Amino acid sequence: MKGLENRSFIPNLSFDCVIFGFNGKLLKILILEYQNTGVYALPGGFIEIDQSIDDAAKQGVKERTGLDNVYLDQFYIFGNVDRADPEHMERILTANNDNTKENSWMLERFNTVGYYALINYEEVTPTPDEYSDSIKWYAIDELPKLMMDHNNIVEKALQVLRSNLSEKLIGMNLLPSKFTMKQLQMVFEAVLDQKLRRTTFQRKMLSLDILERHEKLFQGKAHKAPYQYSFK
Amino acid sequence: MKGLENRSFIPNLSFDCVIFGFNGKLLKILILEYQNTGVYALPGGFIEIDQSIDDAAKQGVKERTGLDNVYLDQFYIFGNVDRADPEHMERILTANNDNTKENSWMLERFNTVGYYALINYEEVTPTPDEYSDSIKWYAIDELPKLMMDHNNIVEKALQVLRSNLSEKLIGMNLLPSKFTMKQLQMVFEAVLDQKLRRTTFQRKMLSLDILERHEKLFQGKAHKAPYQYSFK
DNA sequence: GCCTATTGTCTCATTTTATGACAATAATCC
DNA sequence: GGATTATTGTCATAAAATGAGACAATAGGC
Repeated sequence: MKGLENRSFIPNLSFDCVIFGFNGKLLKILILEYQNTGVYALPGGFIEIDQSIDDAAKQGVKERTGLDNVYLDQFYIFGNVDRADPEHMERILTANNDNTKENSWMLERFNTVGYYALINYEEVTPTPDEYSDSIKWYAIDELPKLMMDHNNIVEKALQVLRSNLSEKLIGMNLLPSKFTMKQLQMVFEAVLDQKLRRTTFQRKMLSLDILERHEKLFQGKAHKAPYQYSFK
Repeated sequence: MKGLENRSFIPNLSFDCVIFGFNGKLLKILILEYQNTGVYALPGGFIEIDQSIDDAAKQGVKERTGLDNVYLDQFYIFGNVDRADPEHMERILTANNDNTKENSWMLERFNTVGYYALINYEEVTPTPDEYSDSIKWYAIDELPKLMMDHNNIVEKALQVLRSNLSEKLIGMNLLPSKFTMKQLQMVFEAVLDQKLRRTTFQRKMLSLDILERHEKLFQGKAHKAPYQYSFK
């Protein structure tokens, strides 16, 4: 929402991003808190009149994470009439001394396009925008209450991610470019929320012929060092 | 687009429906032709300011097919800037003596929410709306050139339908409530565009425990009569 | 050099899917 | 009414995928 005053946006339409990261153990998402309000929300924004929705979302992710070329997938548009929440929005605007006539369009009914992003947790420095107090990682099962229907958006994003994980083989976007088989398995386990069998998982992944094997990773541990892989 | 003049719509947002039907052999979709223009398009429309997008789409399908309670699934929002096509729209409006100042918002950039519907071909009487000359079934591989990016929307709808067909078991929505195993197989073959093995298909469908078996269907043919099934 | 935890790879059992075989049957033809 | 024909429901066997465990090969600790 940077520089709102100088730009012209498509009315009644926004986007919201569920940005997934994996810290080695847990699946997390980025949640921001609006200044002086205690309101938690997904990072999102508006679409400029001459900007594609995808570009707007890309830009939003970049502003919040500093990352370019992120795996980003549009998964649903939330278009119920009752998802508008002018009270919350008014609190946010008032807290920023922006509750002006020119900004009153933000209090109208909004449809929002849901995106999910998969990023490499290690490469990210979450950056609050001018409206936000903080932007932080939250484990997927320890989310605060979010504004409007954002909890619902997260739920749907997670469903889509789960069903796409094996089909589209996108799990590696949550990892550094080189990773071990164990790391990959832990990503699958975190996303699907179930334990997988090591040998079966390994055989399956190798049989798909999508991984390239690299040198071993010596972790300084008292056991055999695992190979590293990258996505072909 | 009935009664445009008396309603207030969300700007820059529309919906378009890919309405699938199955005539016993081929997968078809409903395409309309605007009056006096030679322009072919998907049935679509706009969203009223106090109407959910789903409801708008439902209403659109009902106006075109007369059917209520249709299987309808939102699958994507097309949000590129270059998908606007003011020339085509102007031709349509001019042909209807509607190219007025009040309607000039229709010439702006539009994002469109894509829906696909699955309906029972036999129950439908396609009805043109006030802007359309005709609305007709076209086999999926014999579509005319459609306006804007509508061919692209159809392509994407077909992809989503294919990937959802087995997963969500929605194929029966293209059939009457009672159908034979052979009919069901032909739906799958038409959608997936590939031959399936009879015995494997039958065993799979029965093992899913989603079908209820009814009385046999005597077609007056010189062979064993097949059972009829319905979706549980 | 022995111990420990983890990894890569086999083996064998189990389940699922592919492919073909075959008897049952509804109408037609003599 | 009995032989004929096309299709259906179901079974039998082969092939492929997956589950579950065994085991030898390490990398570093002691």
